[in-house]
Amino acid sequence: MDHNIKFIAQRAGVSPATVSRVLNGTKRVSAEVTERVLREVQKYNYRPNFHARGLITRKSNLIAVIAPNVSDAFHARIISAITRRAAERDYNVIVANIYGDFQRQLRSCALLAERSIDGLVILHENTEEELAALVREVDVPMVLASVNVPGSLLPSVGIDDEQAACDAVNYLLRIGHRKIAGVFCAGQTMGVLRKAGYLRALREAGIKKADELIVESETSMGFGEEAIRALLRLEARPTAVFCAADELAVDMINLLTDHGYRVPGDISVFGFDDVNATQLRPRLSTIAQPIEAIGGAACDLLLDRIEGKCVPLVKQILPHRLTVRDSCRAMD
Amino acid sequence: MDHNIKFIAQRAGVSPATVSRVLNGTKRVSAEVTERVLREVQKYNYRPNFHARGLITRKSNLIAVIAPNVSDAFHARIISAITRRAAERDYNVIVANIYGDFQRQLRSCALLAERSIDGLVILHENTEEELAALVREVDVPMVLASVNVPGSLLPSVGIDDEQAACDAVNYLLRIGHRKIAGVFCAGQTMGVLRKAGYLRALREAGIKKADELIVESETSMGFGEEAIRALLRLEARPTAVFCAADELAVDMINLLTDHGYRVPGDISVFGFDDVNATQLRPRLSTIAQPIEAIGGAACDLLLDRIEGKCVPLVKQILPHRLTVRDSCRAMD
DNA sequence: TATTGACAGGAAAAGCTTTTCCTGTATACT
DNA sequence: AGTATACAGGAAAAGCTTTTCCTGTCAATA
Repeated sequence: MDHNIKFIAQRAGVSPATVSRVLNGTKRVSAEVTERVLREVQKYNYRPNFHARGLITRKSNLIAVIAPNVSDAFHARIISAITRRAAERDYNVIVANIYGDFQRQLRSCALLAERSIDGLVILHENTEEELAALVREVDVPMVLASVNVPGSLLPSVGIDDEQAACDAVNYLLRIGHRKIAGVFCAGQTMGVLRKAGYLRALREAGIKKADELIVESETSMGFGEEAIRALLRLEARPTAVFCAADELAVDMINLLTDHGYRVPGDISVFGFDDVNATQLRPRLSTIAQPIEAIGGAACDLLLDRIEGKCVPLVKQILPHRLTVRDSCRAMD
Repeated sequence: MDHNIKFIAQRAGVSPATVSRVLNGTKRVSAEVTERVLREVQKYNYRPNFHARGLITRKSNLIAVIAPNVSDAFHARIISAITRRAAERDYNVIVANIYGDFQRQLRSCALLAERSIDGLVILHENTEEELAALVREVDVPMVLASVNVPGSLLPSVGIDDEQAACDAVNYLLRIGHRKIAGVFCAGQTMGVLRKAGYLRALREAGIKKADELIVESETSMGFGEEAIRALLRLEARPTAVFCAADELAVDMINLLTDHGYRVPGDISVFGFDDVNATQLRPRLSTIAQPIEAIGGAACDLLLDRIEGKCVPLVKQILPHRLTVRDSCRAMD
């Protein structure tokens, strides 16, 4: 059942080298011999042994992607895009879930390194030192996707988070809002950037920063309900809330409706990412990230580097899109 | 930078065989020698070459999971669970997205076969013939997770879909509903089973089948809006709708609210799967699948088979849970 | 004391492919 | 006609680990 190249070579009356050349197209082989070899290959459904090949070519055509959590919508879609692109270029993708645990990440990477992957896509925001440890552990080409690590020299693909947040808030300003609260994920560069964009938009509109309108959630999902209550207790209640992630926006809308507020009737809510948006009522206005494009571009960038193509572009910024739906109303 | 076992052996003053034995614990080695070897291993951050090892052991510690779509919530969570369990047992997971395209699936599997994976978890519902083709293409242990292929002899893990659907409809009956519509995914065994459960519950309650209350959606996501309109135009309008998937339930609720109906005020909606449920308002009553348990069990089953442990249990049925939230109201 | 057994460790083969170097033939050119 | 060249194909090495078989030593038992 399990034949090797020598067997096929014998059956076709040629040397193993010739079989290899036919299968890899690495050198001209006469049409007649080629046909003879291919016939035997098909007949026995022969496929070269992965390990023997890898041993000599030092390639596995396997890349890995490290994600904080494979099952959240955003990352699941990026991974899906990476997988698709990779398959088109004859690569397979190993996923590693790390649940935000750096120790687990290192262990995962050791594991991955042992599997001798050709490259790594990182979807998980690491500190510069963590990234350095990673590079030390597994010495392969790496690409960051939708992750900002300021000091890092690794190539990356993503959007301009600050500008996008700024665009979102500018939109809210344009339709007449003045008291705009902001909800952000604390402890992540991405959150910091989006907050910076929010602040810049307000500053450029001549509105001075109001700390009581800013909420920082501890984790990326969910935030303190008390923070929201405090927001609503303010005498100068905000008329709109910019949420730095759709998950935050969904929680926000639910909390607001649970408290008897109407969205967008009483309060407008703006999201970020464009996941979940269509299932929700009201349909969420949000910053649409080109998720599939990010995944595809990250994959291409990585594979180009693996295959030694020169890759001039280091930080790739893809365009976001301000997507207006039903969750924000114009002030009159 | 890239050392091999011979180098480490020289540094430690032993033979390659001894280094191998120390690292694999495959034979007793004296404490002194062990320490000497480990010191060199750490010093040079040595890790055995994956391919050389695989070439001789005929193992890769790589399993693959084939999913219709990695990015839908249900499969993303199963994959997450599989990945986690696999990592605990020192395996990595390759994901293959096939988007319901059997040709793509075969190609993917050829790709995977070339990578010499140790096993396969199938999340995608195949026909018996497709499964047979798969087995022919890639000859490794396989497990079905949350997929029903009636004729297949492959081990599987999942819930009792028919019973679960029956439980759901019984619940609706218990709280007083009599006109209960059903929305199902056509063309899948899972949909057929859930429909059978729906019909059984009605039959056992002495309610005769009403074809006009049954809607079959073409794809697993989304369904014809006209079908719903037809449902609502009925003079004997249903008071509850059992949807055979949460996605269907979400669409249903949105359509109903868009048409001015209240859920659950005017019409109750019941879901299946328990994904999406908490973000939604009203919070969706649904059949909760033990998704993480299914993924974990499928992984364990597969790895046990790979490692040659005897696996007596062939079809593993895990308990589902009827989860009552806010989307169904009792009839008075 | 002699023999057996246990045990630590070494030598070498096996596992399978790719690739380099080489050979021999046929063609083209001088 | 003779030489140079191109080209198809073969032989063999390289790539690195695991594992089997073997050796030599030490301890234990008769």
